[in-house]
Amino acid sequence: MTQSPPFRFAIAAVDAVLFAVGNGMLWTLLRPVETVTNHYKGMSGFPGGVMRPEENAEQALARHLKEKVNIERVYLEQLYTFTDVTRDTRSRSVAIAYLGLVPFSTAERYTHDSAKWVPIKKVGTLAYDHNDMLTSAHTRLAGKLLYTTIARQLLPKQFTLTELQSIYEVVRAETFDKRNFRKKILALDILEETGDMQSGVQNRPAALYRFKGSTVTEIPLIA
Amino acid sequence: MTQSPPFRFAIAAVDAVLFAVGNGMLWTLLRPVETVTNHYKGMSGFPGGVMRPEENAEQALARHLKEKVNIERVYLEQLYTFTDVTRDTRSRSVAIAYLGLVPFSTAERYTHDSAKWVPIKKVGTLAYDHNDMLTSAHTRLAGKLLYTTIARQLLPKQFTLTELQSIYEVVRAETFDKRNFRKKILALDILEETGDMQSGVQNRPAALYRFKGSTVTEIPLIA
DNA sequence: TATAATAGTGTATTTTGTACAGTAAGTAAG
DNA sequence: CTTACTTACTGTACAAAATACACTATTATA
Repeated sequence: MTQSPPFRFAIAAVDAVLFAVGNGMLWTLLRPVETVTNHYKGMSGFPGGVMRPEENAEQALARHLKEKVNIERVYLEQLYTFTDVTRDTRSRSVAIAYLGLVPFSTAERYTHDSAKWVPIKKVGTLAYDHNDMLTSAHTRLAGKLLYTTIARQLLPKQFTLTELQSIYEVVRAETFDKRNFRKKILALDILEETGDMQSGVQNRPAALYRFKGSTVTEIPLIA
Repeated sequence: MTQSPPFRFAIAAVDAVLFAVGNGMLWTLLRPVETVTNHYKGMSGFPGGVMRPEENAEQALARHLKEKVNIERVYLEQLYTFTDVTRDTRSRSVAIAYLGLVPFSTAERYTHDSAKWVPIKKVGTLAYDHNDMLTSAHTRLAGKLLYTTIARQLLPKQFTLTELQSIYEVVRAETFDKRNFRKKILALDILEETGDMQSGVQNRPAALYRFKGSTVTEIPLIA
């Protein structure tokens, strides 16, 4: 076997594409890349950093999100590992990208330093291969809405059916008939009414719902 | 920012879970792990190895598959990156796992040294976290059969509808009604008759089909 | 009390999925 | 040549799911 000689590299980098849905838009969290000797100096990218030997990827990412954008206990799932030789002009590196989801209501409080939530339509050229990560994350989310209950990760504990529908419409960039959407989602038997009503709104208040069961497990919508 | 010090590690390891379907079984390719100072000495695992600085993951994997199991130009898609701190008791390493698919008819010729195709039901405890990789790969394949034309990667250029159905039945461990399966698959308009018939069989020969279009793109079955 | 805004609801039609069994075409054996 | 064996091949009736579509209800505010 031809064994590659060991090089001086970090184990890997981890990055998170965080999404929130609100005001009819899909938002993602960007921050300026660290300004070491860096070809991408001045550009924005997704929060993340390198793994330490005593951490796995999730632990490393949790640490970086806490330190850099003050986010804790957010939903994260592994997305794709980017390995192109040219992905970082500074050094050879591999990036394990994660998809992260945050309820819009709490996205605000998760801002920090110069990190900013940006509507994805306004995202320009990002550092490294982060535009690829963004596309990959968006595609994954749009797909999983159709066959999992992942939408719950973008909502507060209680929400209206219109808010839920909006998640689907914004992420998938399509509209759904209100009656059919409700019929279908209620038939899945994954929601229950909380008994409470929406408040602080200047029209007929909507009924509030919650997802049945634990937030931890993702229930597939199809067997 | 807290920057981890650079350690002496390879960039990452790459491994391939290769599948073939034939004789009513799902097969995977195993080989003994390399017997350096290794806690997993004597055990089997999936083919793979470490990346070199001048390679991306796909290139590294292609090189290892060629060298170690004599496989070239096989369908590969990235599966998951395994990062547990304890995944390799010998050294800290990250493994980028790939799912690979091979037509059963050509699987034989892809054997090499002590690498062997094994029915997955007979796979015992593997080295590293390779049992997790196997489960992950199987789940991915079973899922993608339902919404992509990935089955073509497990078939020769020409095949019978019964062979195609068998891919679905073996991988998903369920049976399908022959008439309904044909009706559905033909309605998708992704297959065409070659005009040829099966030969060398002691019963009524079946018509041969091929997938329309290029083998490169994966056509989603649902919009 | 009128207006504006969003919530909430039902039915008819089309499409898709499912359940189900007998005939056709080839090889092999007597 | 006939029979037995094996797999290929086909259609219809019913159920379930998806779709298209518009009006009434409830709240806040002017």
